Amino acid sequence: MRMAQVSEHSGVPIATIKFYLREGLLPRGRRISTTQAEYGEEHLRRLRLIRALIQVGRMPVATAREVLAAVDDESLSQHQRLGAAAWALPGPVPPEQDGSGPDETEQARREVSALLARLGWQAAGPDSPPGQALTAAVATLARLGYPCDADHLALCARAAERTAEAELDLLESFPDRAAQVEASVALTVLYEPVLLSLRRLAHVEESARRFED
Amino acid sequence: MRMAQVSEHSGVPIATIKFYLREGLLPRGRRISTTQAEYGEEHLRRLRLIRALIQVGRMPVATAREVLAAVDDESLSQHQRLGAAAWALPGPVPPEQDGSGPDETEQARREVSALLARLGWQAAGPDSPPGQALTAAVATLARLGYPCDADHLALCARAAERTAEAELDLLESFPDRAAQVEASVALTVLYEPVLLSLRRLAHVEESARRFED
DNA sequence: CATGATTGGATAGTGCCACTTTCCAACACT
DNA sequence: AGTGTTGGAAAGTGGCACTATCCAATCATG
Repeated sequence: MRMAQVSEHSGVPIATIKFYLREGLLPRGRRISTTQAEYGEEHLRRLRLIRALIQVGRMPVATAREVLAAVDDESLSQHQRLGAAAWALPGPVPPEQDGSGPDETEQARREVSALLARLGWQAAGPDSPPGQALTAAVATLARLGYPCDADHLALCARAAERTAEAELDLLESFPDRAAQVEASVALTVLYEPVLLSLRRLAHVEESARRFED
Repeated sequence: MRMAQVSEHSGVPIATIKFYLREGLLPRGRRISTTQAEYGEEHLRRLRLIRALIQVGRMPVATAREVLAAVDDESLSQHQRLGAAAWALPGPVPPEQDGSGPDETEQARREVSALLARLGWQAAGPDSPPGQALTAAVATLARLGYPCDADHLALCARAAERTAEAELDLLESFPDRAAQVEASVALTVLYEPVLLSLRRLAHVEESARRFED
């Protein structure tokens, strides 16, 4: 398959494909001659994954490159590769430090620590990327004056636990480890808008029940 | 309070505050003289809300303006004002239409319709902004070859339902309707990183249980 | 009261970043 | 032979969230 065909099948402009090649997101095709290269199905899948990471996951190109590198790195453990997106995606959201006032971040870190202990989660501490992201989010809530109820958090965490099990089950249904890794990254990113939309819909529904005539 | 004080207390640069004033996100202060204006607590809170929407919620300035307009619009019903963020936030993610192949969007729309019917949700149809967002997300999943299990979706939806109840309870604990509306918008946006982080952590945890050692 | 600092506001500029455009030499097709 | 296409490199574009500069009016201080 030539680059033009890749573009046609994926809907991604040729110039953008060249850009991804240059940035190291998409591996080069097998060179046929000085001016031609051959691309296969795996390039198409990788291209769709790139688009998912960047457009749906709003991931910066540099971050996507790291995630894809982890996906391709066979020297990593399966666990590390599966977690690539989880570890790379929560770009350190600038904590918006307020010069004065109490340090909400420190308080939030303690709450997160307590929550993880209570849940019995040990694989990722409060200083892992997703743990830091959670801490930052809780701190932001506190800074705006909305305390984060620990019980409510635990409830949501349990729900997340159950959906994580279901998703891991789905992952294990894939034949080879490479496909599992790719699916893990894709599902991590692509399910987020699904879950957020469901939450919004649930809000609207519940609000209608309570406030609509 | 002068603008400099607002900047100091919020940590937002004066130039940025001026930008928000210009863009109509932050109401002008009460004019004291030709060159001075007085700002109050409500400006501080609004400023924090703006930052939350833009930086945490990654909302474009224009969208934030719409959300805040709905928040301030007392002619709307409480239900409509509470839903402002839910309706405005899912900016129409370009469906990344692939020229060829089956129309996954249409299929996704049917699935979403069926899901809403099964859940008994009637307040927001598949063509409401959050419904469209859900449809687009499901279609993207399908396009990448990851079918979206209806049972799994329903499970997540039930979980979302329960957390929505808890959050509405929290909202109703606020004294006046204006505070409720503001809290609704803030919580809608600020809880998202919390929930996504929890999901990531749950993934890491479950993956560690299955694949570590 | 003189004078320098500060204020709110208008205008134009900056930096980042995901692409896009342009150009080119080497092919492939007819 | 001639026309179109290919992959690649380099420079350009557009959008957007700020940010720097100016300005005239006003405030604060000696």
